[in-house]
Parts: sequence; C-alpha cells; structure tokens
Amino acid sequence: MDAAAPAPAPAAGPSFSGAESSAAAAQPSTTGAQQPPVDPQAHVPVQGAGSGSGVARGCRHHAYSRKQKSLGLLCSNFVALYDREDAEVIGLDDAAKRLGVERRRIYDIVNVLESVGILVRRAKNRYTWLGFGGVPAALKDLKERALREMSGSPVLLPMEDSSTANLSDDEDDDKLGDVDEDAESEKLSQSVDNTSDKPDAPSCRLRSDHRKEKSLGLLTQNFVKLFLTMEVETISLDEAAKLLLGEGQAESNMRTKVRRLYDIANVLSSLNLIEKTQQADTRKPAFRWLGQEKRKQENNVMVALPPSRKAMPNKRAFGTDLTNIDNKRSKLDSTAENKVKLVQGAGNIVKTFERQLGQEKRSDFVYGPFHPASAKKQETDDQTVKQQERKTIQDWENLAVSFRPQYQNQGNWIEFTPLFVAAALNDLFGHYVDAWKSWYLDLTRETRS
DNA sequence: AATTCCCGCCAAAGT
DNA sequence: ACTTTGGCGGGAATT
Repeated sequence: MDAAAPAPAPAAGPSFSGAESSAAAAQPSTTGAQQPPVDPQAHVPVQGAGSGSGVARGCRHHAYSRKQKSLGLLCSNFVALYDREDAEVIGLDDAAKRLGVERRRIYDIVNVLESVGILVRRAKNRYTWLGFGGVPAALKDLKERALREMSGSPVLLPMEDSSTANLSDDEDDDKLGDVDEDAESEKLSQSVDNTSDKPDAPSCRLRSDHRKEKSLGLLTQNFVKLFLTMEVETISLDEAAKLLLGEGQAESNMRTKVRRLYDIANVLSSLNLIEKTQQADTRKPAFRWLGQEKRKQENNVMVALPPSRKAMPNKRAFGTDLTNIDNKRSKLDSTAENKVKLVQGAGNIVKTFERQLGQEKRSDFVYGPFHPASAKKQETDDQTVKQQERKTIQDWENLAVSFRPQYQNQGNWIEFTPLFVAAALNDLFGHYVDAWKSWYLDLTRETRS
C-alpha cells in the first residue's frame, strides 16, 4: 500500500522556480522516483486499438514502461473514448478520471487537439468534440493564415522592433456574416502584438502574457504550419524549434522548445497526422506530414468518418464553403494582426510552389542570386499584393499561389517578398543550405506528381 | 552518451 | 480567496 495518491511528494525543495532559470543549480532534490501512480483499478477504458492482447505483455512485475504513459497513447485512448458520432461535451475531470491520468495531462492533449480542429473549448472545464471532420477546415485555415503571414515582416530577434510597416491587411471583410460558424477557434495569434501605429506612442511593451505566446496550442499550430507551407516532408524537431524560435536562442530555450515539440509530435503522431521517420539522407529522426487526406489507415482503429471533405458532423449546417473560404475573423479577438515571426526557408517555398504549380518537379529554378534589388523597392503595389492574395485565396484549392514574381522557374514565376527574402538571408539561411540540397534530391527523386 | 519525454511543481489566468 | 490552466525543466527511461 503505499499511497495511491498521486505523488508522494518528496521532499524537497523546489527551490526556485519561477522564473529565471539562470544558474542555479540548486539541486532540486526531489528525486525520488515516483511512480506508483498507476492506480489500482484501472481505468484504462477502452483502449481501443485493438490489438488484442491485452494488457500486460508478460509482465512479470516490472517495470514501468514509459510508453504506457506516453502522451501518444493517452491521446489514442482519448480519441477512442470520445470519437463517437455523437460525442459531445467533454469534462476535463471526467476525462482525467476515465483515462486514469492527472489533469495536467488532459490539458496537453486537449490543447493540441483543439489546434487541429478536433475539439473546441466551450467553457471552463468543458470541451466539445468535433471529430476528425473538423480537421480539414482547421488545416485549411492554418495554411491560409500561414501564407498570409509569410508576407509579413520578419521579426527575428527578440529585442528590436522595427516599427514595421507591415502592411496590415486586415480589411475586415466579414463583419458579421452569417453565423459565425464556430468551426474552430482561432484566438491564438502570435506575434508580439504591437498595434501601435501611432507615431508617438510610448509603446509599452505589452508585457502581456507571453503566456499565450508560448502555449502548447500555438506551438502546435505553428508546427503544423511548417508542414503545410513548406511541403518538405521530414522536419526534425530540432529544425522546427529553430524555425519557430528565433535562430540564435539560448540553448536552454531551445531545449525546452524541443521538449514541447516532442510532446506535440507524439500526439499528432497518434492522430496520424504525422509520422516519425528518418531524415532523408541523414539518419536523423524527423517527422513527415501525412496529409489528413492521406488515408493511411493502417490498422489503426476507429474510423470516425471517412476523410471526405467537408464532413462536418451533423450539428448545424455549416456546410457550404468549399467554394470559397470564408474566413472568419472571429469574435473579439483582440489583436487583429499577425506579425509573425515564423521564419521560413525560402527553399521550402520554392518547392511548394513548384509542386503546386507545375508539378513537373524538374527543379531547375535558379534561385541562386538573391538580388538585393528585390529586397528593396516594393510597396508600390500594396494593392496588387492584396489582389493577388485575394486571388490566392480564391484558388486555394488549386493552389495557384502567386506572389510577386522574382525568380522564374521554367515557365512559372516564383517570387518572394523582399522582407521574406531578407528574413531568409538573415539567418536560418546558412543553416538551411544543406536542407535545400536535401529537398532538391528529394524532389528529383520524386516521381511525378 | 545522447535522445526522448513523463512528472508534477507552482505560477499565471479565471471565478 | 479558491480554482483552473498550463509553462517549464529536472531527470528518468530509452535508444
């Protein structure tokens, strides 16, 4: 008997905590090794999945396997438990209890699930299950947003702020439109807010909650955006962290970010949205995006609904769409702009374009030269850009994306936004040269579209 | 040794 | 005040 409860809590002093990391060292002690949590009665509900076997594989006393406690497995269980066509409300406490885990874990799962459109937060302690049918819409939205952001200013380095002249697009069009459809939420926006515009504004750095900026949900979205924009399959968490974070970040920040990325990756993997693989050439472990449309149904379980588009579960009739994106601007979202610090590699874009446009995958573009000129003038056509963007959106399905041409690729014009190029050059550039090569190889190797 | 990543302390947000 | 959310990083399990 020993306690069944959670955590025995060892002693310890946690010592500092809060903020700062710095130094320190203070040993937390705590070690302890806790572990017994597994509680008696098990919960393990459905565990779906199948496979028969059951529990314990021969378990002869032993060990506590980390795998049994993984977020991925928990996610699978979560899905198995709620993915019923009529599942609806999900209570956090209930979920935690049924799945036999601490509440904290549920937050992790739920946050990433929401980022992908499978759930929505309705209220405190309450979520609503949307199902996999909500994924396509969520992804589409993410992709759109990602592309839009792409033309924004770079923003690297944490200090510095260029006032930016970012063209704020936002023109709000929507204004009340029909039902706001709550397909998913999108309250997350990143960037350090800055709404300034006023020439003088003292600018108070909104010390605001960076809390949200670092949220798992946002991280998840950005991580996914990476896959959606640059269709480079295989991205290592390391690279992702570097991209999503500035480039020269403190080692500790990077480490933390990578930890989070691991968490996210595990959940997304269990959802079959990504898969762990080896980086093409290098044997580095990395993840590959499995489109959601990519029915890869191995022997996973549950089906939910066929991946058909616009599945949208019953419930109201959202339907519609598909022809034009509606883009909802959301409720009271405070900051209405996204500045983005998502730095992307130009190479990725090239590839994306290529594949979207011609699919010839000949890969012969010449992006060698980065004309400084390109990074210079511009802005003459904000409108043009706007129009193009609009168009982009229209053809979304076709993916006839076209920004300002700058580089020609066998017939197709590919171009980057100056700022974009600047950003690329700024940093991650060097680091990505290799990556580009890999992508090239990859491209070449890919047989026709 | 390096990588993966679970656990849960405890501080921000929310009520 | 209490409760709900959820960063964050130690350090254990795995590789």
